[in-house]
Amino acid sequence: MVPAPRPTYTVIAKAAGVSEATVSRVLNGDESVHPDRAKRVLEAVEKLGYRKNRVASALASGRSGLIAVVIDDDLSVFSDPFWGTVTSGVSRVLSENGIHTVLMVSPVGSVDGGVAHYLKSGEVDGAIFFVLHSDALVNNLKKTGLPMVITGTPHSSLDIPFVDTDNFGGAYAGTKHLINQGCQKVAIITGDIGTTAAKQRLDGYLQAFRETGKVPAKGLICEGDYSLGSGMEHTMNLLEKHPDVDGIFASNDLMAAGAVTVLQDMGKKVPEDVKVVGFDDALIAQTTRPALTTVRQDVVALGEAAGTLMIAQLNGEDVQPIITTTELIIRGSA
Amino acid sequence: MVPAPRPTYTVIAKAAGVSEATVSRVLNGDESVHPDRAKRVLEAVEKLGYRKNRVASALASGRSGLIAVVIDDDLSVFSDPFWGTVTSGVSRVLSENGIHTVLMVSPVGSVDGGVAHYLKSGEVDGAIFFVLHSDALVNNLKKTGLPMVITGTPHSSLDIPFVDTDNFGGAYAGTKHLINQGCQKVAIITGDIGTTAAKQRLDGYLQAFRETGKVPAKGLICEGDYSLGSGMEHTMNLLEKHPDVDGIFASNDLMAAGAVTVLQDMGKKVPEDVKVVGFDDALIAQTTRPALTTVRQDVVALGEAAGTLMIAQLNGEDVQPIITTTELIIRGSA
DNA sequence: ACTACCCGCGAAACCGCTTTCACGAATTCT
DNA sequence: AGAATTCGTGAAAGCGGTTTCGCGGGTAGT
Repeated sequence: MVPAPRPTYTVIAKAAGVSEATVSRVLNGDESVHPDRAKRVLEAVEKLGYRKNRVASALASGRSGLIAVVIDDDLSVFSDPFWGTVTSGVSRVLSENGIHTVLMVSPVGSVDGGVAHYLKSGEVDGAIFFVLHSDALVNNLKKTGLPMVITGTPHSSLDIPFVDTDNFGGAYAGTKHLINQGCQKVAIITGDIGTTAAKQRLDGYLQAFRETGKVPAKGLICEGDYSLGSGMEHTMNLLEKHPDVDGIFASNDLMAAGAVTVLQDMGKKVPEDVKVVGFDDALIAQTTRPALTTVRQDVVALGEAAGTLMIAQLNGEDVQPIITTTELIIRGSA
Repeated sequence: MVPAPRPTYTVIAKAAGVSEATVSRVLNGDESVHPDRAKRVLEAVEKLGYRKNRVASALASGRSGLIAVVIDDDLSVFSDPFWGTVTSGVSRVLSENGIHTVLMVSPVGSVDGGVAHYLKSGEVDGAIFFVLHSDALVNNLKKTGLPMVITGTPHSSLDIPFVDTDNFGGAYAGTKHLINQGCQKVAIITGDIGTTAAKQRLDGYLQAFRETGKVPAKGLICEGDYSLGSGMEHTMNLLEKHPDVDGIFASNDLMAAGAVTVLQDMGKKVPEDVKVVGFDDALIAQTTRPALTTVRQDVVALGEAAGTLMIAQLNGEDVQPIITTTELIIRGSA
């Protein structure tokens, strides 16, 4: 069956007794049309069930109503619920503004790969990047004037709007909590230190530490990589070289979970002997025993912030980076 | 800075000394153009770095090169890595075929909500549905002739192509494994029984049970809902009413993880006292202690299958549902 | 050799909406 | 009151491809 033929401006214009130009003006919110005629148009639209053809509209106006969400293709993406969650936040905000989200899961490395071409081709009105491994493409694209938003703090200080979790503040709060609970010797297991988030979390930890007047012993800073395994390994090492460690701040819940299991395997009680704080408030934080005390980041909010920033740019507004707040969730591990 | 003006057919045609119509033919693979002229066109395209304007192309041809991925907006989506993974599989396959994925995260219930309108508006060439709670919309859309693919077995037997995991076979294998390991009393915690997947998994469990010649006691079938909490609750109940349960098949890993923690809290050893098998092979299966024995479903493959089915339909081929296989992953819990 | 086809190709219409331009009417200024 | 603006509106020219239609030349049929 052929789809029902949709009415066009021609039909609406005729029905409302105005010109097509006027129909266009009304439908695009041009204030200058006389209210009476505008009303007639709106009625005709309503009656005929008219819906604007976005493709034609895009061709004529040069605005596609599409925003690309670019995810650097990487195996980690496939198992991490993080980006899916962020994307749904983005998608919700954009669609509330009549804009659709086109998804590109693809290696982003090259400055003139497929993604780059697509973005330069003007088929999308803007791009939101996730999981950036390098700033090269973004930097290159900046010249084209394409509105962009980056999730996560960029490596270099491009003046491109970004959204990020308050990594510093969260880590600070988490570490502070350990100290307040009476921990004397607090270690940190960092994330992949190549990421800005991991660095910021380390800084937060250091800051909390500094405020105690002490200097963190070198051996207490363990460079992990966000994986379960690295959480386990570093805890093992820690226990060996600093048996008196009584607090561990892990840069994500996965490593915190690893720390907890190792601690328990080695006969330490959590939280009695060693307290552990994680980061993310991922699902796993609730399934470990004891459940993890952790720094919650609001991932949906992050996505929504990215969407909001994009909309603002499309409206020609000036935008500032958005840092979303974190919240310390106290459970059993600290 | 203004984006570099892109060449159009006019320019290419002039450069190649042919008409615009011929350029179009060459670029759309029309065989009827003389090789020499085609070559001239291709050279001009290459030399000028021409890239077709997809929007204009879409308007003229009625084909947008866009496929919608529709996700019923539901809180569960936000914490479940499942859909994100499927989507990336879809996206990869489609983009290999020059088609982009537009994401719609939105309540799908109504037959004439925003999503329905969008899909009917002809702005996408097809739609792939996830997490369908009802067949109403799809059924309605069928009339429009829009190519569709459903992930997950539909409730009613629409003749719309779908892809699904072999839920029955997977559950059968998981349950069988428990029995083979010597379990005498195997319970199941089902998923939300409103979903076809949960029903199929239950059937697989029943089948394995039946083959032992026994009939599962009523109390051994617990109706869960895929959530961590329901896994915990049902395990608690089970332990109370059937303290001799020695095997639990959970319809997903989250509930299996819940079961394991409760069992351990109640002083049962896993797998010595009670064996547990999950479903999915999600990340969490590796982080529980002991790690979960589980039925792995290849989620990426599922997405790719959905993409493949869509492409086939766009090419006018006949398509059959695709059922992807599962694999029993044996770890510590059973 | 003459008519009937077939084939490759260009001219031009068209897809449905946006936007510029200019015109007549209404308003304001001198 | 006449000139200068301002304002709402329609006609028409695109936006950049796709596709139909028909022409002219070459091949085939009789």
